[in-house]
Amino acid sequence: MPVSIIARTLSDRVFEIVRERIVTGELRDNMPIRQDALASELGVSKIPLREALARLEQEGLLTSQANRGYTVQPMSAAQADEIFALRLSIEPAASASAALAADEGGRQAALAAFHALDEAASSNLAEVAVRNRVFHIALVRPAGRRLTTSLVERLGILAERYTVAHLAPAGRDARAHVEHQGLIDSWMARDAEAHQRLLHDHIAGTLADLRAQFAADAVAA
Amino acid sequence: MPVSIIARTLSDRVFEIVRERIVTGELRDNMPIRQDALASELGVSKIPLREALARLEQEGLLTSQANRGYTVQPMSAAQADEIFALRLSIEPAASASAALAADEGGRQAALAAFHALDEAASSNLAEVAVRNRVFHIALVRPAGRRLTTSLVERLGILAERYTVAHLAPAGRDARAHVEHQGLIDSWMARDAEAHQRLLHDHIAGTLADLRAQFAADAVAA
DNA sequence: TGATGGCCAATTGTATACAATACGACGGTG
DNA sequence: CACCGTCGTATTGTATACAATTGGCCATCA
Repeated sequence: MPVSIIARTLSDRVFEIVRERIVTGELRDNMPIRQDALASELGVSKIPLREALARLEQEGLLTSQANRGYTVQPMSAAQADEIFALRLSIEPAASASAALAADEGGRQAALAAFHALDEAASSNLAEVAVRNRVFHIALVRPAGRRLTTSLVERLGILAERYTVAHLAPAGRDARAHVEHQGLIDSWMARDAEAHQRLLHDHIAGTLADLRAQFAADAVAA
Repeated sequence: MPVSIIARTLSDRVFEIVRERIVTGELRDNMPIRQDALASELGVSKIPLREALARLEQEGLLTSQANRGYTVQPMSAAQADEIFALRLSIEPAASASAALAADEGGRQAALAAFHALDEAASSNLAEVAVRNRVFHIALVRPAGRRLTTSLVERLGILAERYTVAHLAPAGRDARAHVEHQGLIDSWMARDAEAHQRLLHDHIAGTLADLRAQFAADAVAA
């Protein structure tokens, strides 16, 4: 939206591609990144790839050790707890504030994001996850707080791995739909207090589901 | 502390050097980064420099536009507000939690960081700023929440520019010393509630000072 | 047999060289 | 005289080529 004509660098595109591969689990935990192989697979050289990897490390999705390269940061119940605790600290208040501050464009964008999420085929989990993230961000962006918005986005990306991995078999579509409906309704009605409470409960509920799933996985393993 | 023998890459060192230059104001707002010039000045090639710049953009200290390079993200009262609002949302609770969870090593590290800050020559503002950041992080790290700790560190780095630029002429040493003393005392006493309140007030106070200074600057300009 | 030290392949990290893009000056044209 | 297109230089972005570090394998030796 800032620029109509998009001029993006190779590094940018590689960044998003690799990020999606991590988030969807295509690149699994602790898997080392073979730079030459990945670069040639993507049809680029190592330099833009390495710039993308450096950014992804800063985002918290990769870890690097000098001369030993990058590995995918492993998932853990502890990290999931942290991510969702941070989201609880930030997102409800930010989203509620945005509900009050949103102009017409922001409100339409939020509605559009909601409908896009609504129409996503529940079979395509990766697509649902992306649109879910976009929806949550659309609720925060109209506050005009750029840093807060980008932080919420970052946390959403980190969270996505966990929701994709652990909520996949649960079939929680129905409840999620109801909750999202409540979120958009209260937000559009500019009922900041109700929205903040609903969003808090929504995030906390997801975290509770994740914890249960983690516990089940631990038992199964 | 994780590794005794430090094997770091050029990109890592350049990252910190450039970060310090931004934080201390040596690289001013909106100043474009001439990659070739900076690289040769640092005695490295463009590749490690560019990896460092990519990371710094992810950290929020730089902005990039394709084929037009990197520029220093300008400071603004709005961004300062955001940074400190986020710190208020996260740091007091995290620090209080760490006070309860800290083991002996963590407690000694916090004390050491406090004394280091205490002994920093108040004339060397950059040194004070760094040690102040290290102190605040030392209060959070013992909670064992890695992501939260790194986020607090990031926000601290972003905040540092503003404190360096705007609190420099104020001579607030005495009050800061008293507040830090209170912070470390309550933290060491594991009085989580008091510590949380003190840290909240400390951050809020700094923000108030910054706002006043910003307003004064705006009038003067 | 078990440990130790040195070669070798594989992989990462960096420098040099090249292509692509953007900004500014100049001259032409209405 | 204002405007527009074109060229030239400066700067960024990328590919190729090279150096440095790691980890494994095997021979050697106590």
